Amino acid sequence: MTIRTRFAPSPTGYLHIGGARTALFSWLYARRHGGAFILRIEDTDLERSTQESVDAILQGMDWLGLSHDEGPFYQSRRFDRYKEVIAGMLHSGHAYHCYCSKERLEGLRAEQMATKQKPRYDGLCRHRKDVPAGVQPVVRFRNPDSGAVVVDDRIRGKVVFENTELDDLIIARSDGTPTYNLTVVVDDMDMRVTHVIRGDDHLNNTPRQINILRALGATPPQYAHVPMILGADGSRLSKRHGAVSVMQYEADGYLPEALLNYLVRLGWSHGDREVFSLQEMTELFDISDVNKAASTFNPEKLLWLNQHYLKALPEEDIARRLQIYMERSGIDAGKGAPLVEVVRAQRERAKTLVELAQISAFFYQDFAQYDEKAAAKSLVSGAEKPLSLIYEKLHSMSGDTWGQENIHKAVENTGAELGVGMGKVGQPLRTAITGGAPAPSIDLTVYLTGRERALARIERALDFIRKKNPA
RNA sequence: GUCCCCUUCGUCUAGAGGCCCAGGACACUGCCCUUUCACGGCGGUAACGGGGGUUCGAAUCCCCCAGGGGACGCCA
Repeated sequence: MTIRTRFAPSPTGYLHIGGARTALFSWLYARRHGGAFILRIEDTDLERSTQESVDAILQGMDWLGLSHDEGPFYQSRRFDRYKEVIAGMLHSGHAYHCYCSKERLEGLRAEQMATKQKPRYDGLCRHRKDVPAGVQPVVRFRNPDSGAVVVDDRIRGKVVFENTELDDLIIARSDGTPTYNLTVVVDDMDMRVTHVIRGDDHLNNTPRQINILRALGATPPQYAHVPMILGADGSRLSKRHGAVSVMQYEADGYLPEALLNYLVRLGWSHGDREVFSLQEMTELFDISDVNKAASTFNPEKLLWLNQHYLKALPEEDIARRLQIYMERSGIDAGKGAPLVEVVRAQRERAKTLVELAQISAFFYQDFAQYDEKAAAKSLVSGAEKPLSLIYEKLHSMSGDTWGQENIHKAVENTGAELGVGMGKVGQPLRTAITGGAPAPSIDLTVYLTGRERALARIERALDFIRKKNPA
C-alpha cells in the first residue's frame, strides 16, 4: 500500500512554526516511503478563512521546499460531497437534526460546569419526532453510547476513550455548511490518506473521527499525534514569544535549511547527530521515533544552526541569497568586490543573512558615521602619521599591483618605517575603512574595499582626526 | 471541573534493567589561537519531579501523588 500523508491547515493566519513542523514530519514520512504528500486547505469556516492566509501558507511551504504531490484541495469546493455524505448519514440514522437553540446549549454547558461535569450535549433531539417551526436545525452525529474507542497512535501508543465521554457532535451548521470533524473524515477517506500526522491538540478529536469513519463504513487511517511546541514560558507558542510566522524568519535572514533542521530536531533525534540536510532527514526520519513530550522553542539554537549553514553551504549559493538581502537594505552590491568574495571573507562573522548584509555594507557604500568606541580608540592623533604613510603606499599602487599581498606588505612596512607595531597601523586603518564593523584581516578588507574607496576612506579618517585634534 | 496526554542538565535530546556516580548539542563559562570582530581547539558548571513497590540491580517495569499541557465551540 502506498503511503499517503497530508498537511491540512486552516487558512486563518500565516504558516507558523508548529504547523511547519507537522508539515515537515508528514512530508518526510511520505518522502521516506516513496508515498504522496497531499496539501489540503481546510476552509470550511467561511467567516474566518482568507485568501491572504492561503497565499501565506503556500508561500511558506514553498520557501521551506515542502512540495506537495497532490492539491492544494480546498474544502470549500467540496461542499456538495459533504452534503451528500451528511444526507446519507441522516438517512441511515447515523445522524439526526437538532433543533436546540444556542441559548439552551449554553445553559446546559454552564449547568454541567457548575456540577463539575464534562460539558456535552445531552441528546435531547436524538429521538425527536416533531419538527419545530421556524428553526433551522444543525445536524448531529449519533455517537455510539457504549463501548470504547481505542486510538492506536504511532507516537502515543494505545489510547482508550470511553464512548460515554463523547457526545453527539455537530457535523453541519444550521446554514447547512459542514464542520471540521466531518470534513476531515470525509477528505481523509476520499483522498485515501493512510497516515494522519498532526498536532496532539487533535488527539481528543480522534475517537469521534474514528466513530464517524466507522459509521461511514471506512477503515480509519494510522494516526500519529506530534507534541506541541511551547514558548519559553511553557505556554503554547504565540506571537509574544517572538516570531512565529515562517516567513518572518525569511525576512529576518534565516535559511530554510536551518529552520528545517531546527524543527526536525524538536521532538525527534537520531543518536547524537545535530545537523541534517533535507535529504538526510528524509533517509533517517521515522514517525515512531518522535517524542511524546512537548518541547520548548529555543531561538538561540536556531541561530546557531543558521550560522552553521551560512558557513557550510556553497559560497556562491549564499552570495546569491545575500544579494536579495543587500537589495532589501538598499545596498548596490554591483559596485565593488564580487559578492562571493565578500561572502567568503565575512560569512563566519554573521548569524543571519540580514546581519551578513549589514556587516558587509561598507564594502559597497560609505558608512554614515564611525562606531564611537572604535573611533575613540583608534582614530586618535597618534594615528595620523601611520594613516598618512599607508595612504601614500596604497596610493602608489596601480590597478595591477593592487592585491592582498602587496597591501599586507604596505601595512607591514608602514609599521617598520615608523618603528611601531602592526597594531598602531592596522587598527586605525581598519576603523578608517570599515567604520568599526566586524571585518576580515586588514589586508583582505582593504583589498576588497577597492583602491579608490579605500583611499577616500583614509582621507576621511585623517580629516576626522584633524578636526578632533586641531593643531 | 471532567476526560486525554506528558515529565532526563536553563533549552533540544541520548538512554528501551547492569555498558550511566547518566552521553551529545545550544546557551553560559575558563584557557588557547587571534593586534578588529568572529571561526576554531581544549576544558568546566549543570539533569533522571516526589513517594512507594518489583528486582541481586531501575533513568529504564508497576502504583500513587505533584506539576505541566491539551480537549471539552453551529473554530479548525
